[in-house]
Amino acid sequence: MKKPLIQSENLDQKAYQIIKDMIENRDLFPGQKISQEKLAAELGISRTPLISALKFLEQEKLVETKPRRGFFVRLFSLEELVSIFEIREVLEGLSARRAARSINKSQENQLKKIFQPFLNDSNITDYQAYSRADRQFHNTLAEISSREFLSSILQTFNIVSLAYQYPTREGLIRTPNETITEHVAIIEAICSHDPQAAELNMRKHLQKTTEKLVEAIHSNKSILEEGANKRTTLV
Amino acid sequence: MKKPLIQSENLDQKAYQIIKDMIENRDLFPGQKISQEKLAAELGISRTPLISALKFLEQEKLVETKPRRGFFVRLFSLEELVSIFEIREVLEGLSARRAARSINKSQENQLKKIFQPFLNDSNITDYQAYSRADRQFHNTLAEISSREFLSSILQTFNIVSLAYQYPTREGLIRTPNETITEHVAIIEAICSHDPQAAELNMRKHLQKTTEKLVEAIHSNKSILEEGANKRTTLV
DNA sequence: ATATTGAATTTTGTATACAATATTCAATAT
DNA sequence: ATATTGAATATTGTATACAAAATTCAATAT
Repeated sequence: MKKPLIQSENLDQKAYQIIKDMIENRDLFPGQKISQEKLAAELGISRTPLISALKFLEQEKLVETKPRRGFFVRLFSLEELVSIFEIREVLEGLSARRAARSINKSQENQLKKIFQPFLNDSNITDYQAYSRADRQFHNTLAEISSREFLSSILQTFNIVSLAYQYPTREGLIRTPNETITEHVAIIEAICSHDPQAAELNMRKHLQKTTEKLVEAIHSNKSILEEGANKRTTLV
Repeated sequence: MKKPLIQSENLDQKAYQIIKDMIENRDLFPGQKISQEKLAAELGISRTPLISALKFLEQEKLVETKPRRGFFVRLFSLEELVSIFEIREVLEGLSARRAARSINKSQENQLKKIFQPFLNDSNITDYQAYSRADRQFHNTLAEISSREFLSSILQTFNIVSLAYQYPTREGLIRTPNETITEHVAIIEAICSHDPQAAELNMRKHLQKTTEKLVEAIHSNKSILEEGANKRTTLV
Protein backbone atom coordinates (compact mmCIF):
# COMPACT_ATOMS: atom_id res chain seq x y z
CA MET A 1 0.00 0.00 0.00
CA LYS A 2 1.15 3.52 -0.81
CA LYS A 3 1.91 5.89 2.00
CA PRO A 4 -1.22 7.85 2.98
CA LEU A 5 -1.72 11.36 1.67
CA ILE A 6 -3.72 12.07 4.76
CA GLN A 7 -3.04 11.40 8.40
CA SER A 8 -3.80 12.77 11.89
CA GLU A 9 -7.28 13.31 13.34
CA ASN A 10 -9.81 10.94 11.87
CA LEU A 11 -9.35 9.80 8.34
CA ASP A 12 -12.92 10.55 7.43
CA GLN A 13 -12.61 14.18 8.52
CA LYS A 14 -9.50 14.57 6.44
CA ALA A 15 -11.02 12.84 3.44
CA TYR A 16 -14.09 15.02 3.81
CA GLN A 17 -12.05 18.20 3.59
CA ILE A 18 -10.04 16.99 0.63
CA ILE A 19 -13.06 15.84 -1.34
CA LYS A 20 -14.87 19.05 -0.55
CA ASP A 21 -11.94 21.00 -1.92
CA MET A 22 -11.85 18.76 -4.97
CA ILE A 23 -15.46 19.62 -5.67
CA GLU A 24 -14.88 23.32 -5.09
CA ASN A 25 -11.90 23.21 -7.47
CA ARG A 26 -13.79 21.10 -9.95
CA ASP A 27 -11.28 18.26 -9.77
CA LEU A 28 -14.48 16.36 -9.32
CA PHE A 29 -17.13 17.91 -11.51
CA PRO A 30 -20.91 17.91 -11.09
CA GLY A 31 -22.54 14.72 -12.29
CA GLN A 32 -19.37 12.69 -12.14
CA LYS A 33 -19.47 9.29 -10.56
CA ILE A 34 -17.05 8.82 -7.71
CA SER A 35 -15.16 5.53 -7.80
CA GLN A 36 -14.75 4.44 -4.21
CA GLU A 37 -11.91 2.05 -4.88
CA LYS A 38 -9.95 4.54 -6.93
CA LEU A 39 -10.47 7.58 -4.70
CA ALA A 40 -9.65 5.53 -1.61
CA ALA A 41 -6.43 4.38 -3.22
CA GLU A 42 -5.64 7.94 -4.26
CA LEU A 43 -6.06 9.15 -0.70
CA GLY A 44 -4.23 6.16 0.70
CA ILE A 45 -7.13 5.04 2.89
CA SER A 46 -9.60 2.19 2.87
CA ARG A 47 -13.18 2.46 1.70
CA THR A 48 -14.54 2.65 5.23
CA PRO A 49 -13.48 6.21 6.11
CA LEU A 50 -14.00 7.30 2.51
CA ILE A 51 -17.62 6.22 2.57
CA SER A 52 -17.95 7.97 5.88
CA ALA A 53 -16.70 11.19 4.32
CA LEU A 54 -19.02 10.81 1.36
CA LYS A 55 -21.96 10.40 3.71
CA PHE A 56 -21.08 13.73 5.22
CA LEU A 57 -21.02 15.34 1.84
CA GLU A 58 -24.27 13.69 0.92
CA GLN A 59 -25.91 15.34 3.89
CA GLU A 60 -24.50 18.65 2.77
CA LYS A 61 -25.97 17.97 -0.65
CA LEU A 62 -22.65 18.27 -2.39
CA VAL A 63 -22.82 14.59 -3.28
CA GLU A 64 -25.68 12.19 -3.85
CA THR A 65 -26.08 8.41 -3.69
CA LYS A 66 -28.08 6.34 -6.04
CA PRO A 67 -28.71 3.10 -4.17
CA ARG A 68 -26.56 0.26 -5.42
CA ARG A 69 -25.12 2.59 -8.08
CA GLY A 70 -22.70 4.62 -6.04
CA PHE A 71 -21.86 8.22 -5.20
CA PHE A 72 -22.08 11.11 -7.65
CA VAL A 73 -21.06 14.72 -7.40
CA ARG A 74 -24.34 16.55 -7.12
CA LEU A 75 -25.63 18.38 -10.15
CA PHE A 76 -27.98 21.28 -9.53
CA SER A 77 -30.65 22.47 -11.86
CA LEU A 78 -30.96 26.19 -12.48
CA GLU A 79 -34.15 26.15 -10.45
CA GLU A 80 -32.31 24.63 -7.51
CA LEU A 81 -29.60 27.24 -7.82
CA VAL A 82 -32.21 29.97 -7.59
CA SER A 83 -33.63 28.23 -4.57
CA ILE A 84 -30.19 28.25 -3.00
CA PHE A 85 -29.75 31.93 -3.66
CA GLU A 86 -33.08 32.65 -2.02
CA ILE A 87 -31.90 30.83 1.06
CA ARG A 88 -28.61 32.68 1.00
CA GLU A 89 -30.55 35.92 0.79
CA VAL A 90 -32.31 35.42 4.10
CA LEU A 91 -29.46 33.67 5.89
CA GLU A 92 -26.81 36.17 4.91
CA GLY A 93 -29.28 38.90 5.81
CA LEU A 94 -29.36 37.38 9.27
CA SER A 95 -25.60 37.09 9.21
CA ALA A 96 -25.26 40.83 8.47
CA ARG A 97 -27.80 41.71 11.14
CA ARG A 98 -25.92 39.74 13.75
CA ALA A 99 -22.60 41.16 12.67
CA ALA A 100 -23.93 44.71 13.09
CA ARG A 101 -24.84 43.83 16.67
CA SER A 102 -21.60 42.21 17.68
CA ILE A 103 -18.76 43.55 15.54
CA ASN A 104 -15.68 44.99 17.23
CA LYS A 105 -13.06 47.47 16.00
CA SER A 106 -10.57 44.90 14.78
CA GLN A 107 -13.27 43.05 12.87
CA GLU A 108 -14.43 46.34 11.37
CA ASN A 109 -10.96 46.94 10.01
CA GLN A 110 -10.78 43.42 8.70
CA LEU A 111 -14.04 43.91 6.83
CA LYS A 112 -13.15 47.35 5.49
CA LYS A 113 -9.84 46.13 4.14
CA ILE A 114 -11.38 43.55 1.85
CA PHE A 115 -12.63 45.86 -0.91
CA GLN A 116 -10.02 48.58 -0.32
CA PRO A 117 -8.00 47.69 -3.45
CA PHE A 118 -11.04 48.26 -5.66
CA LEU A 119 -12.40 51.50 -4.23
CA ASN A 120 -10.57 53.90 -6.50
CA ASP A 121 -10.93 51.76 -9.55
CA SER A 122 -13.83 53.04 -11.65
CA ASN A 123 -13.69 50.01 -13.90
CA ILE A 124 -12.69 46.81 -12.17
CA THR A 125 -11.36 44.24 -14.58
CA ASP A 126 -9.54 41.76 -12.38
CA TYR A 127 -12.45 39.40 -11.90
CA GLN A 128 -10.39 36.79 -10.14
CA ALA A 129 -9.20 39.17 -7.43
CA TYR A 130 -12.67 40.62 -7.01
CA SER A 131 -14.22 37.18 -6.80
CA ARG A 132 -11.74 36.27 -4.10
CA ALA A 133 -12.61 39.44 -2.20
CA ASP A 134 -16.29 38.70 -2.58
CA ARG A 135 -15.91 35.23 -1.12
CA GLN A 136 -13.73 36.55 1.66
CA PHE A 137 -16.37 39.14 2.48
CA HIS A 138 -19.12 36.58 2.86
CA ASN A 139 -16.92 34.18 4.80
CA THR A 140 -15.61 36.83 7.15
CA LEU A 141 -19.14 37.93 7.86
CA ALA A 142 -20.15 34.37 8.61
CA GLU A 143 -17.26 34.06 11.03
CA ILE A 144 -18.09 37.29 12.79
CA SER A 145 -21.75 36.65 13.15
CA SER A 146 -22.33 32.98 13.27
CA ARG A 147 -22.18 30.25 15.65
CA GLU A 148 -21.67 26.82 14.28
CA PHE A 149 -25.08 26.32 12.71
CA LEU A 150 -25.40 29.27 10.45
CA SER A 151 -21.83 29.27 9.25
CA SER A 152 -21.82 25.60 8.36
CA ILE A 153 -24.95 25.99 6.25
CA LEU A 154 -23.63 29.09 4.61
CA GLN A 155 -20.34 27.43 3.80
CA THR A 156 -22.09 24.69 1.88
CA PHE A 157 -24.26 27.10 -0.04
CA ASN A 158 -21.37 29.32 -0.87
CA ILE A 159 -19.50 26.41 -2.37
CA VAL A 160 -22.50 25.43 -4.40
CA SER A 161 -23.05 29.00 -5.56
CA LEU A 162 -19.48 29.29 -6.56
CA ALA A 163 -18.56 25.92 -7.94
CA TYR A 164 -21.41 25.67 -10.38
CA GLN A 165 -21.18 28.98 -12.18
CA TYR A 166 -19.57 29.88 -15.42
CA PRO A 167 -15.89 29.17 -14.72
CA THR A 168 -14.27 32.02 -16.65
CA ARG A 169 -16.30 34.56 -14.72
CA GLU A 170 -14.88 33.24 -11.48
CA GLY A 171 -18.35 32.50 -10.20
CA LEU A 172 -19.52 36.08 -10.43
CA ILE A 173 -23.05 36.53 -11.64
CA ARG A 174 -22.94 40.31 -11.78
CA THR A 175 -20.01 42.56 -12.60
CA PRO A 176 -17.77 44.09 -9.93
CA ASN A 177 -18.72 47.60 -11.05
CA GLU A 178 -22.30 46.75 -10.26
CA THR A 179 -21.76 45.14 -6.87
CA ILE A 180 -18.94 47.16 -5.32
CA THR A 181 -21.24 49.95 -4.10
CA GLU A 182 -23.58 47.38 -2.60
CA HIS A 183 -20.72 45.72 -0.76
CA VAL A 184 -19.59 49.06 0.59
CA ALA A 185 -23.10 49.92 1.73
CA ILE A 186 -23.41 46.65 3.63
CA ILE A 187 -20.08 47.15 5.34
CA GLU A 188 -20.98 50.69 6.30
CA ALA A 189 -24.27 49.62 7.84
CA ILE A 190 -22.54 46.89 9.82
CA CYS A 191 -19.78 49.18 11.04
CA SER A 192 -22.25 51.81 12.16
CA HIS A 193 -24.00 49.10 14.17
CA ASP A 194 -27.27 49.36 12.31
CA PRO A 195 -28.65 45.80 12.25
CA GLN A 196 -31.76 46.65 10.28
CA ALA A 197 -29.91 48.47 7.52
CA ALA A 198 -27.26 45.77 7.40
CA GLU A 199 -29.85 43.05 6.93
CA LEU A 200 -31.79 45.05 4.38
CA ASN A 201 -28.73 45.96 2.33
CA MET A 202 -27.49 42.41 2.28
CA ARG A 203 -30.84 41.10 1.23
CA LYS A 204 -31.15 43.63 -1.55
CA HIS A 205 -27.67 42.72 -2.71
CA LEU A 206 -28.41 39.03 -2.99
CA GLN A 207 -31.90 39.65 -4.32
CA LYS A 208 -30.46 41.42 -7.31
CA THR A 209 -28.17 38.51 -7.99
CA THR A 210 -31.07 36.11 -7.72
CA GLU A 211 -33.05 38.22 -10.17
CA LYS A 212 -30.21 38.10 -12.64
CA LEU A 213 -30.14 34.35 -12.31
CA VAL A 214 -33.88 34.07 -12.88
CA GLU A 215 -33.49 36.27 -15.92
CA ALA A 216 -30.86 33.92 -17.26
CA ILE A 217 -33.22 31.01 -16.81
CA HIS A 218 -36.02 32.73 -18.66
CA SER A 219 -33.88 33.97 -21.50
CA ASN A 220 -31.17 31.84 -22.97
CA LYS A 221 -29.71 30.15 -19.90
CA SER A 222 -26.32 30.71 -21.42
CA ILE A 223 -24.51 31.90 -18.30
CA LEU A 224 -24.81 28.55 -16.67
CA GLU A 225 -25.07 26.16 -19.52
CA GLU A 226 -21.83 27.33 -21.02
CA GLY A 227 -20.32 26.58 -17.66
CA ALA A 228 -21.87 23.14 -17.62
CA ASN A 229 -20.50 22.36 -21.05
CA LYS A 230 -17.08 23.57 -20.08
CA ARG A 231 -17.17 21.29 -17.13
CA THR A 232 -17.75 18.17 -19.14
CA THR A 233 -14.38 18.73 -20.76
CA LEU A 234 -12.69 18.44 -17.43
CA VAL A 235 -12.99 14.70 -17.33
CA MET B 1 -28.22 -12.88 15.91
CA LYS B 2 -31.75 -11.58 16.41
CA LYS B 3 -33.90 -10.90 13.42
CA PRO B 4 -33.43 -7.33 12.24
CA LEU B 5 -35.93 -4.67 13.25
CA ILE B 6 -35.13 -2.88 10.05
CA GLN B 7 -34.88 -4.05 6.49
CA SER B 8 -35.36 -2.85 2.88
CA GLU B 9 -33.57 0.09 1.27
CA ASN B 10 -30.19 0.70 2.83
CA LEU B 11 -29.70 -0.10 6.45
CA ASP B 12 -28.09 3.22 7.18
CA GLN B 13 -31.09 5.16 5.86
CA LYS B 14 -33.40 3.11 8.00
CA ALA B 15 -31.21 3.41 11.05
CA TYR B 16 -30.99 7.14 10.45
CA GLN B 17 -34.76 7.53 10.53
CA ILE B 18 -35.16 5.39 13.62
CA ILE B 19 -32.46 7.17 15.57
CA LYS B 20 -33.82 10.55 14.52
CA ASP B 21 -37.20 9.53 15.85
CA MET B 22 -35.60 8.27 19.04
CA ILE B 23 -34.05 11.68 19.57
CA GLU B 24 -37.29 13.46 18.78
CA ASN B 25 -39.12 11.23 21.24
CA ARG B 26 -36.39 11.58 23.81
CA ASP B 27 -35.73 7.85 23.88
CA LEU B 28 -32.23 9.14 23.46
CA PHE B 29 -31.87 12.31 25.46
CA PRO B 30 -29.53 15.23 24.91
CA GLY B 31 -26.05 14.65 26.26
CA GLN B 32 -26.41 10.90 26.35
CA LYS B 33 -23.63 8.78 24.99
CA ILE B 34 -24.67 6.40 22.26
CA SER B 35 -23.29 2.91 22.64
CA GLN B 36 -22.56 1.65 19.15
CA GLU B 37 -22.49 -2.00 20.07
CA LYS B 38 -25.72 -1.84 22.02
CA LEU B 39 -27.68 0.27 19.57
CA ALA B 40 -26.50 -1.84 16.64
CA ALA B 41 -27.65 -4.97 18.44
CA GLU B 42 -30.95 -3.31 19.28
CA LEU B 43 -31.54 -2.47 15.63
CA GLY B 44 -30.27 -5.85 14.49
CA ILE B 45 -27.53 -4.42 12.29
CA SER B 46 -23.76 -4.26 12.41
CA ARG B 47 -21.79 -1.20 13.44
CA THR B 48 -20.99 -0.25 9.86
CA PRO B 49 -24.40 1.05 8.77
CA LEU B 50 -25.06 2.37 12.27
CA ILE B 51 -21.96 4.54 12.16
CA SER B 52 -23.01 5.66 8.74
CA ALA B 53 -26.37 6.78 10.11
CA LEU B 54 -24.73 8.55 13.02
CA LYS B 55 -22.50 10.46 10.61
CA PHE B 56 -25.61 11.72 8.91
CA LEU B 57 -27.02 12.90 12.18
CA GLU B 58 -23.73 14.49 13.10
CA GLN B 59 -23.92 16.60 9.98
CA GLU B 60 -27.43 17.61 10.94
CA LYS B 61 -26.09 18.56 14.35
CA LEU B 62 -28.44 16.25 16.17
CA VAL B 63 -25.48 14.17 17.28
CA GLU B 64 -21.84 14.98 17.91
CA THR B 65 -18.63 12.95 17.96
CA LYS B 66 -15.85 13.40 20.38
CA PRO B 67 -12.86 11.78 18.70
CA ARG B 68 -12.01 8.42 20.22
CA ARG B 69 -14.79 8.90 22.75
CA GLY B 70 -17.83 8.14 20.66
CA PHE B 71 -21.15 9.62 19.63
CA PHE B 72 -23.34 11.72 21.88
CA VAL B 73 -26.80 13.16 21.43
CA ARG B 74 -26.18 16.83 20.96
CA LEU B 75 -26.91 19.15 23.84
CA PHE B 76 -27.71 22.75 22.98
CA SER B 77 -27.04 25.71 25.17
CA LEU B 78 -29.77 28.28 25.55
CA GLU B 79 -27.71 30.62 23.43
CA GLU B 80 -27.57 28.07 20.64
CA LEU B 81 -31.30 27.58 20.88
CA VAL B 82 -31.80 31.30 20.40
CA SER B 83 -29.48 31.13 17.44
CA ILE B 84 -31.58 28.35 15.98
CA PHE B 85 -34.76 30.33 16.43
CA GLU B 86 -33.21 33.27 14.65
CA ILE B 87 -32.42 31.01 11.73
CA ARG B 88 -35.92 29.60 11.77
CA GLU B 89 -37.24 33.14 11.72
CA VAL B 90 -35.65 33.97 8.39
CA LEU B 91 -36.02 30.56 6.80
CA GLU B 92 -39.66 30.12 7.70
CA GLY B 93 -40.20 33.68 6.56
CA LEU B 94 -38.86 32.57 3.20
CA SER B 95 -40.99 29.47 3.39
CA ALA B 96 -44.13 31.58 3.92
CA ARG B 97 -43.15 33.93 1.12
CA ARG B 98 -42.72 31.07 -1.31
CA ALA B 99 -45.95 29.45 -0.21
CA ALA B 100 -47.86 32.67 -0.90
CA ARG B 101 -46.51 32.60 -4.44
CA SER B 102 -47.25 28.99 -5.23
CA ILE B 103 -50.12 27.76 -3.09
CA ASN B 104 -53.13 26.15 -4.78
CA LYS B 105 -56.72 25.74 -3.60
CA SER B 106 -56.31 22.28 -2.16
CA GLN B 107 -53.25 23.34 -0.23
CA GLU B 108 -55.12 26.38 1.04
CA ASN B 109 -57.80 24.15 2.46
CA GLN B 110 -55.23 21.90 3.99
CA LEU B 111 -53.63 24.86 5.72
CA LYS B 112 -56.89 26.41 6.88
CA LYS B 113 -58.06 23.16 8.41
CA ILE B 114 -55.14 22.89 10.81
CA PHE B 115 -56.23 25.46 13.37
CA GLN B 116 -59.98 25.09 12.72
CA PRO B 117 -60.62 23.17 15.95
CA PHE B 118 -59.24 26.01 18.03
CA LEU B 119 -60.86 29.01 16.37
CA ASN B 120 -63.94 29.22 18.54
CA ASP B 121 -62.12 28.36 21.71
CA SER B 122 -61.37 31.54 23.63
CA ASN B 123 -59.16 29.68 26.06
CA ILE B 124 -57.24 26.80 24.55
CA THR B 125 -56.13 24.30 27.16
CA ASP B 126 -55.28 21.21 25.16
CA TYR B 127 -51.61 21.97 24.74
CA GLN B 128 -50.83 18.65 23.19
CA ALA B 129 -53.33 19.02 20.40
CA TYR B 130 -52.28 22.59 19.77
CA SER B 131 -48.63 21.66 19.71
CA ARG B 132 -49.39 18.99 17.15
CA ALA B 133 -51.27 21.52 15.05
CA ASP B 134 -48.40 23.95 15.35
CA ARG B 135 -45.89 21.41 14.12
CA GLN B 136 -48.22 20.35 11.33
CA PHE B 137 -48.55 23.98 10.29
CA HIS B 138 -44.83 24.50 9.97
CA ASN B 139 -44.28 21.17 8.26
CA THR B 140 -47.11 21.65 5.78
CA LEU B 141 -45.72 25.04 4.88
CA ALA B 142 -42.29 23.56 4.32
CA GLU B 143 -43.80 20.96 2.03
CA ILE B 144 -45.75 23.50 0.05
CA SER B 145 -42.94 25.94 -0.40
CA SER B 146 -39.71 24.10 -0.29
CA ARG B 147 -37.58 22.16 -2.53
CA GLU B 148 -35.25 19.70 -0.95
CA PHE B 149 -32.79 22.15 0.54
CA LEU B 150 -34.96 24.38 2.61
CA SER B 151 -37.21 21.66 3.90
CA SER B 152 -34.38 19.44 5.01
CA ILE B 153 -32.79 22.27 6.98
CA LEU B 154 -36.08 23.26 8.49
CA GLN B 155 -36.83 19.72 9.49
CA THR B 156 -33.67 19.53 11.52
CA PHE B 157 -34.25 22.83 13.22
CA ASN B 158 -37.81 22.02 14.00
CA ILE B 159 -36.75 18.83 15.70
CA VAL B 160 -34.17 20.68 17.71
CA SER B 161 -36.65 23.38 18.66
CA LEU B 162 -39.13 20.82 19.73
CA ALA B 163 -37.10 18.13 21.33
CA TYR B 164 -35.25 20.35 23.70
CA GLN B 165 -38.06 22.31 25.28
CA TYR B 166 -39.86 21.83 28.51
CA PRO B 167 -41.53 18.47 28.03
CA THR B 168 -44.82 19.11 29.80
CA ARG B 169 -45.50 22.15 27.66
CA GLU B 170 -45.26 20.02 24.56
CA GLY B 171 -42.47 22.17 23.21
CA LEU B 172 -44.55 25.33 23.22
CA ILE B 173 -42.74 28.45 24.32
CA ARG B 174 -45.76 30.69 24.24
CA THR B 175 -49.36 29.88 25.03
CA PRO B 176 -51.88 28.93 22.32
CA ASN B 177 -54.06 31.91 23.21
CA GLU B 178 -51.15 34.15 22.36
CA THR B 179 -50.14 32.51 19.08
CA ILE B 180 -53.44 31.47 17.50
CA THR B 181 -54.14 34.91 16.04
CA GLU B 182 -50.63 35.04 14.62
CA HIS B 183 -51.06 31.67 12.98
CA VAL B 184 -54.35 32.77 11.46
CA ALA B 185 -52.79 35.99 10.15
CA ILE B 186 -49.99 34.07 8.45
CA ILE B 187 -52.40 31.67 6.82
CA GLU B 188 -54.57 34.53 5.61
CA ALA B 189 -51.63 36.32 4.03
CA ILE B 190 -50.53 33.16 2.28
CA CYS B 191 -54.00 32.34 1.01
CA SER B 192 -54.47 35.83 -0.35
CA HIS B 193 -51.21 35.40 -2.24
CA ASP B 194 -49.41 38.22 -0.50
CA PRO B 195 -45.77 37.09 -0.26
CA GLN B 196 -44.56 40.17 1.57
CA ALA B 197 -47.22 40.04 4.26
CA ALA B 198 -46.77 36.31 4.62
CA GLU B 199 -43.05 36.62 5.19
CA LEU B 200 -43.46 39.55 7.55
CA ASN B 201 -46.16 37.87 9.63
CA MET B 202 -44.18 34.69 9.93
CA ARG B 203 -41.09 36.56 10.96
CA LYS B 204 -42.94 38.57 13.58
CA HIS B 205 -44.44 35.37 14.89
CA LEU B 206 -41.10 33.65 15.38
CA GLN B 207 -39.45 36.85 16.55
CA LYS B 208 -41.82 37.03 19.48
CA THR B 209 -41.00 33.47 20.41
CA THR B 210 -37.31 34.22 20.18
CA GLU B 211 -37.79 37.24 22.44
CA LYS B 212 -39.57 35.09 24.99
CA LEU B 213 -36.65 32.70 24.90
CA VAL B 214 -34.12 35.47 25.36
CA GLU B 215 -36.17 36.74 28.29
CA ALA B 216 -36.03 33.31 29.84
CA ILE B 217 -32.27 33.30 29.50
CA HIS B 218 -31.89 36.67 31.14
CA SER B 219 -34.28 35.95 33.96
CA ASN B 220 -34.39 32.60 35.65
CA LYS B 221 -33.86 30.21 32.74
CA SER B 222 -36.46 27.99 34.35
CA ILE B 223 -38.39 27.12 31.21
CA LEU B 224 -35.57 25.16 29.76
CA GLU B 225 -33.59 24.08 32.73
CA GLU B 226 -36.54 22.33 34.27
CA GLY B 227 -36.81 20.51 31.00
CA ALA B 228 -33.17 19.55 31.14
CA ASN B 229 -33.54 18.18 34.63
CA LYS B 230 -36.61 16.24 33.67
CA ARG B 231 -34.66 14.73 30.86
CA THR B 232 -31.95 13.36 33.06
CA THR B 233 -34.56 11.18 34.70
CA LEU B 234 -35.22 9.45 31.43
CA VAL B 235 -32.01 7.47 31.61
C1' DA C 1 -11.33 8.21 53.47
C1' DT C 2 -9.39 9.72 49.30
C1' DA C 3 -6.07 9.58 45.61
C1' DT C 4 -3.12 7.00 42.40
C1' DT C 5 -1.75 3.38 39.62
C1' DG C 6 -1.96 0.08 36.14
C1' DA C 7 -3.77 -4.33 34.52
C1' DA C 8 -8.16 -5.99 32.56
C1' DT C 9 -11.91 -4.70 29.83
C1' DT C 10 -14.42 -2.12 26.56
C1' DT C 11 -14.83 0.80 22.65
C1' DT C 12 -13.28 3.15 18.66
C1' DG C 13 -11.22 3.67 14.04
C1' DT C 14 -9.96 1.33 10.18
C1' DA C 15 -9.08 -2.55 7.03
C1' DT C 16 -10.61 -6.46 4.90
C1' DA C 17 -13.75 -10.14 3.38
C1' DC C 18 -17.62 -11.53 0.91
C1' DA C 19 -22.35 -12.08 -0.87
C1' DA C 20 -25.59 -9.55 -3.69
C1' DT C 21 -26.20 -6.51 -7.31
C1' DA C 22 -24.78 -3.81 -11.29
C1' DT C 23 -21.94 -3.18 -15.38
C1' DT C 24 -19.26 -4.57 -19.26
C1' DC C 25 -18.50 -6.72 -23.42
C1' DA C 26 -18.01 -10.39 -26.60
C1' DA C 27 -20.84 -13.75 -28.85
C1' DT C 28 -25.04 -14.46 -31.22
C1' DA C 29 -29.52 -13.25 -33.28
C1' DT C 30 -32.29 -10.01 -35.92
C1' DA D 1 -25.25 -2.68 -38.70
C1' DT D 2 -27.81 -2.89 -34.62
C1' DA D 3 -29.98 -5.26 -30.84
C1' DT D 4 -29.97 -8.95 -27.38
C1' DT D 5 -28.14 -12.12 -24.29
C1' DG D 6 -25.54 -13.76 -20.61
C1' DA D 7 -21.08 -15.03 -18.76
C1' DA D 8 -17.11 -12.48 -16.81
C1' DT D 9 -15.89 -8.62 -14.14
C1' DA D 10 -16.39 -4.83 -11.05
C1' DT D 11 -18.75 -2.41 -7.39
C1' DT D 12 -21.75 -1.86 -3.52
C1' DG D 13 -23.59 -2.84 1.10
C1' DT D 14 -22.68 -5.02 5.15
C1' DA D 15 -20.33 -7.92 8.58
C1' DT D 16 -16.37 -8.99 10.90
C1' DA D 17 -11.58 -8.69 12.60
C1' DC D 18 -8.19 -6.37 15.07
C1' DA D 19 -4.81 -2.83 16.69
C1' DA D 20 -4.84 1.44 19.22
C1' DA D 21 -6.98 4.27 22.54
C1' DA D 22 -10.13 5.06 26.34
C1' DT D 23 -12.40 3.45 30.43
C1' DT D 24 -13.08 0.78 34.45
C1' DC D 25 -11.94 -0.86 38.74
C1' DA D 26 -9.48 -3.24 42.16
C1' DA D 27 -5.19 -2.96 44.59
C1' DT D 28 -2.11 0.02 46.83
C1' DA D 29 -0.29 4.44 48.60
C1' DT D 30 -1.15 8.82 50.88
